[in-house]
Amino acid sequence: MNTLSYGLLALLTRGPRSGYELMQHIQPIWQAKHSQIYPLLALMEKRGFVQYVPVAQKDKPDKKVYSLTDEGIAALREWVPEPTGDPVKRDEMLLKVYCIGFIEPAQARQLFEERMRMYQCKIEKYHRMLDDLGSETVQAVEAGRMEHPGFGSYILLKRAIGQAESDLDWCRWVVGLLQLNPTGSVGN
Amino acid sequence: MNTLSYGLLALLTRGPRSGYELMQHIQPIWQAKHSQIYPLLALMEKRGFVQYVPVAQKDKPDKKVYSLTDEGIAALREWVPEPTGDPVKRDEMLLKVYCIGFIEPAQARQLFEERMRMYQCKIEKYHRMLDDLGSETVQAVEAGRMEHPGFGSYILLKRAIGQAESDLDWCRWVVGLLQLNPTGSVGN
DNA sequence: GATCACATGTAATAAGTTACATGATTGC
DNA sequence: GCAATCATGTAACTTATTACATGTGATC
Repeated sequence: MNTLSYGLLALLTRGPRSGYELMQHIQPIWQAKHSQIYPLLALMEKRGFVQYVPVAQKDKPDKKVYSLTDEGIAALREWVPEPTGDPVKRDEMLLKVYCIGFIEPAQARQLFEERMRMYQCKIEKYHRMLDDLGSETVQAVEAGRMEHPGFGSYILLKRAIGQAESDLDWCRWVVGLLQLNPTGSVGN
Repeated sequence: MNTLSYGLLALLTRGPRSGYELMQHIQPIWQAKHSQIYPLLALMEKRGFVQYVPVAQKDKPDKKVYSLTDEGIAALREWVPEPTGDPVKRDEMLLKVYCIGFIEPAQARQLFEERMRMYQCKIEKYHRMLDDLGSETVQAVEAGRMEHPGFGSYILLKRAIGQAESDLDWCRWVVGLLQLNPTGSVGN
């Protein structure tokens, strides 16, 4: 049982999900490919933390819909108070920014403008997801009712938006700095 | 040559560094242990991207001080315009937040308060690092002189502070929400 | 006497990515 | 016809962590 396994259990607290759905929904929080998720689900099923029902679909391939068992819920509750690992962040762009003095100014601008587009897309996506949660959830969150399904999703989306906007502001600030010295348009 | 290898080359643009120093300085940008870094340095040395001089020290163990070769600089310049990988973020805490409805309110508060302490420490550390860069660097950055050594470090520190403050604000907001409904003090 | 910081390295394991594999349906 | 979405799985590989290994000097 590694962190990703507990993460899958956490996702299943919202209700039964197929492996494919779990793979999609965990992406914003924890990047993982289906090749990592399917074996973990099989293992957790064997250990009794989750169970599944095969669901036949016309027009789509069959799927396995997983749900939490009592043992799974117990495992989840045991995991939460355990010491929480430090966040791991690896962003290739930041390594490039570190040696920005070695970069052509035009390339530097491109690097930041690309990122700005990425963050704008993300922010829009997160706002759409917020809207999908509905006003009932918003009211529950504003009342501090953390037991409400959707409380976790809502505050996580708020965080993601805050982070993306902070980063976007930073990109704009740097692009502004770079334009003070338009070396790129003069050549080097 | 993987991303971490290029990251090490990027760090070496600031001047010669030992493997140990590289390991320490790369941490805020890209988490890696010494066991990963030393073999990569050895490999890059064999391939001619870096070179080292053994430096004997009294009172401390001997060290190998690495520096960039012309080939290393060339490799670095080739890497920069290549497509940049998406950032990878994995934070166990966010998985716990997702299933916050299954958590005891007291545990939830603890989770956030622990994080707030972590961010406060980080912010203080980053501010100290900013101060260490000196006013000369600040002036160069404000003038948009990206070729200045320290430009990259300065803007990366600014970003790190922005991200940490955004997260800290988020934690405070959530703790405020949790206090609206003090279920934890009544028991469950 | 124990732990920490410095300093480098290897070995074993765990975690994560890419590629291989299959197969239906829908849209371009 | 070709790519994309849905859906599951395995194999091969890369990347990252933990543990093993060694040794000094400083601090508690």
